[in-house]
Order: sequence, then C-alpha cells, then structure tokens
Amino acid sequence: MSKGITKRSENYSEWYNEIVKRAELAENSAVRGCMVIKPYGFAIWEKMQRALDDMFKATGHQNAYFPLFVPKSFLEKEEEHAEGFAKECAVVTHYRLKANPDGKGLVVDPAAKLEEELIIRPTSEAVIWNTYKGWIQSWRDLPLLINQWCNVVRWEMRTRIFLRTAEFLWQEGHTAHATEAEAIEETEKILGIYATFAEEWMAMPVVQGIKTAGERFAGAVETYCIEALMQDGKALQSGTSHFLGQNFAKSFDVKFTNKEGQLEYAWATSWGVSTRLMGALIMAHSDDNGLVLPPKLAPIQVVIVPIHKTPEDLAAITAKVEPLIAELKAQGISVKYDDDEKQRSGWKFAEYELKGVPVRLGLGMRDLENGTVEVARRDTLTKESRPIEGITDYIANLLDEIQTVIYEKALKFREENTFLVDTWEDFKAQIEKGGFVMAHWDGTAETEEAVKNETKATIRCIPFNSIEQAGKCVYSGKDSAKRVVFAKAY
RNA sequence: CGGGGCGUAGCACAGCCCGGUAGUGCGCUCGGUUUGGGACCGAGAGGUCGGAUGUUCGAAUCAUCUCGCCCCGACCA
Repeated sequence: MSKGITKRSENYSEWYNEIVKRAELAENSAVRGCMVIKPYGFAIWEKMQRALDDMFKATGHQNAYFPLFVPKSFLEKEEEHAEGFAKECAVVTHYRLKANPDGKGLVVDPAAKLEEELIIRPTSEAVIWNTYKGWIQSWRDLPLLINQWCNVVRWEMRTRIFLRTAEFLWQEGHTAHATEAEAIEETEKILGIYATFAEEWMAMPVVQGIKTAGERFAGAVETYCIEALMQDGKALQSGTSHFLGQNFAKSFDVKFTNKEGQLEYAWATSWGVSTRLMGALIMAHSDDNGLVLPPKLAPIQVVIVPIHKTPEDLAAITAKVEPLIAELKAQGISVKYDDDEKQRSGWKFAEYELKGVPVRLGLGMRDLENGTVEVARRDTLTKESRPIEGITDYIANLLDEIQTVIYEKALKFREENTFLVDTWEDFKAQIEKGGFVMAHWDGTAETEEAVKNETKATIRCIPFNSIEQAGKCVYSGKDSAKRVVFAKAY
C-alpha cells in the first residue's frame, strides 16, 4: 500500500475516492452502483442521524416506516412526480425463482409474474399519501408530522460513492397541514434545521434559497435547498425541503373537514437529506493528508497513542492514561486509547490523520518524567507539548475551537470563491474556474437552459439573503431584480 | 446510453505484444533486532490468472463471446 494519497491539485476525484477508501468510510460493492458503508463511515452517519433526529423530534416530528415497494399505480397518480422519477426506477416484476431446467442455478419463474409491478421506492410520497388518506379526516388530525429513515433506489447511469449511488440512505419527512401558510412555514423550518445542521455540526457553510422551476422536485410547487461549495469549486446540493401544495392531496384524494365544516385538500411538504452529506463532509474539509472531521461528528474525537519501548513502559503509560480517559469520557468526549502492539506509533500517527481524528495525544516516557503530553490537532497539523495537569479542560476547549476553525476556514474558502459577475465574458471565464457565481438572471427557463448548454453551469438557487438590486441579466441583458447563484454542480 | 480503462495471492500491480516452471511490493505467519512521524533482517504460508467456448502438443498470454467494476461525457439528489 502506498503511503500518501493523491493530491487534490493533481486529481480531485481520485483524491476523493482514496479518502473514502483509505479512511475506511466505504467501498464499492460487488453490486453495481451500490456501496458498502464501513463501520467507521457508518459511525459518522449515525452521528448525523442522531443530531438531525433530535432536531426533528424537538420540532414535533415522529418517526414511522413505510414500505419499500410502491405499486406502479400509486406512483402514476401524481403526474409530474411520476414523470420525474420514471427514468430511474428499479421495477419488481416477479416474486419467485426456480431451478434452471437447463442446468445449474436459478431462473425467474415466468409463472410468478406480478399482476402489478412494484417499484422500489425512489422516494415515498406516493405510498405515504396513499396511507395519509386513511389517517386524515379532520382538521384535528393536522398537522401530521412524520419522518422516516430508510433506503431508496434511483437507477443512476453514473454513480459516485456517497455522492450519487443507486441505493442510498436518507431521511424523508412527509407532513400534512390544514393551511398553505402552515405548510410553507414547515418547509422553511426544516430548511432552517438543515442549514443549522450543516453549519453547526458539519462545519460547512451553506447558501439557503429556492430552486428555479427547472431544478424543482418533481411534483413540488416550490423547492427550497441548501447549497454548499466544495473545494474543487463545484456546488453540492446538500438538502432539499419541498412545499408540495395540494398536489399529492388531490392525486390521492386526501381531504379533511375544516373548522367551518367544509372539505378541503390537505397541504403537504416533504424534505430529505441523504448519505450524500458524507460526500459533502469529505469534500468540505479534508486535505492532502486525508480526512478532516469536525469534532461534533467525529466517531473518535481524541486518540491517545502510547510511545514506548518495553512492556513496562507501556504499563506505566497506561496507568497514567487510564484516569485521563475516564476524565475525558466524563466530559462526553469520545476517546480511543490505541495500545495495539501490532503497529508502531509512527504508523498510528499517519493512520489517525488519514481518518480525520480531530485531536491526537502522544504520551511517552519523556512525558511521564516531565508531566506533559503531546497534543496534535488534525485541522492545523500542529503539535505542542502541554502539562498533563488540566489537559481535559484544555481538550474540551480545543475540540470546540477546532469545530469553529474548520467552519471559519470553509466559510473563508466560500467567500473567496464567490464572485459577483456582470458580463457574459466574465461569467463564462469564472464558471470555468469554479466557485459560486452571483449574477443577474432574467427569470426565464430559456435563459437558464441556454446558460447550462453553453457553460454547464446551473442555477443552484435563488438565495434568500440576496440583496435586492436591479440589474441586467448576464445572458440576455433583460431586467433582473436580484442575483442568483450559478455554479457547476455535482 | 456513448467513449476509454481495468479484472492475475487479502491489497496494489508486473508478466500478455513475441504461447512453454505464475512473479514483485505491501499485508499475513514464525524468529530476531528495533520503537518520539507509516522500522529492519531472516524464514514461511497464500493463486479455479473474472467466466465460457475455441485455436494449439501446450493458453494468464491468441480468437470469439460474456460478466463485472472504475474513469470521462449525456441524464439526475
């Protein structure tokens, strides 16, 4: 195994793939387009799940579970939705195999053809709204605030580990409301949760905004999103929250009696983030030495590496380390003491760097004599010797500091790579170089399409915080009221 | 779905053009020396060469077919 990894500047996608593999986050499986998420990678996903789940629960949502299979007739009901997903559906047509009459192995039993094909869910609006029909009769049943954690399948032509896999894990929230205003409020509330999670947990700054009609979720009235800028200058849609209007209620006939005794269609939202966030996390912070994890999502926040020659030395170090581990754990810090004799300390230093562990403590005989410990931080790759006395408080603060520092670094990167552009020439040149390009847009799908065809850039979103400022569309020269975010995207 | 690449030991790869004892590095096992940034020496174990068919006295190597994965495009979260 080679020691170093490919540099970002040499081959960005190779760098990404190597981090995923070498940090043991995931690997490509024997199944095309599907990944195996390994324990270390899954531990990060579990931390993401926990943080998000707590936020969903704190805002009144409950978890439930709906079927993997969607009868084709359900999917068909909301027309735009059906069209949007039709091209990437895995379809179950039979329910039995039988021994191959011509020899070894199994074949599909033609006698076991399903009367109606089952679609493996690409998303669950159809199944869920079919179910909600039975759950919603009165305004008193609303709002209905449900989330599910599950897998979905979208048969992608081309896949990339974590960023676009044929099967992925996600959460999908599906809510029903009595009024349009309340549903829109919900859509916005969830987007806020996503943004908070991205910034405070993942330490990844995001732009919040609204998708253009062309980028909208199939079947939605409005799609809100968070967009992040990756280190190669490409945008990554990191979460979406959809206001679905009454589209699904009408398609699935979900009506309720309002306070005035009249029947009304329910208002809907849906929203999701997926294991794609793992890809975002990697590309937001990692460097040429490997993964860099924000302390709040790191499965191991502190690793302690003993540096010793003899078993006696190790025992002495362990005796010193044990109370330290207890103190760190008491502060809620996850700590690993790596006294595995199989590898030497130098190997371990490199390994934990590769895996993005935020803080590494080195403890050798010299430290025991001096009452010190070596503190190495992953984000800055710096080391310092500190008194072991009071080290727990120091580390607790250091973890907070690292969380802040990597966020600030990512924010600075985004600011330095966000450009106000007003001419078509500048636009093309800047898109080529990468980054968020803030430009005026005339609001038409034609212009959006033309820009995409000529530059490969798409409108990532119409940001909420965009300053109202009259200008001329960078492509057509027509009037525009505000700037939108253009970028090449994953 | 188009273009390209690759399938040989757990991993990374060489060997293939020009058919003839299946190799190297890492990892693994054992022994020894080492140990503050991916240690070194010695001895071992480990392979249906992706699969099928064909050509041949003989196929990892040549031919045909096939399966799979990766990368680049188009499409999409």
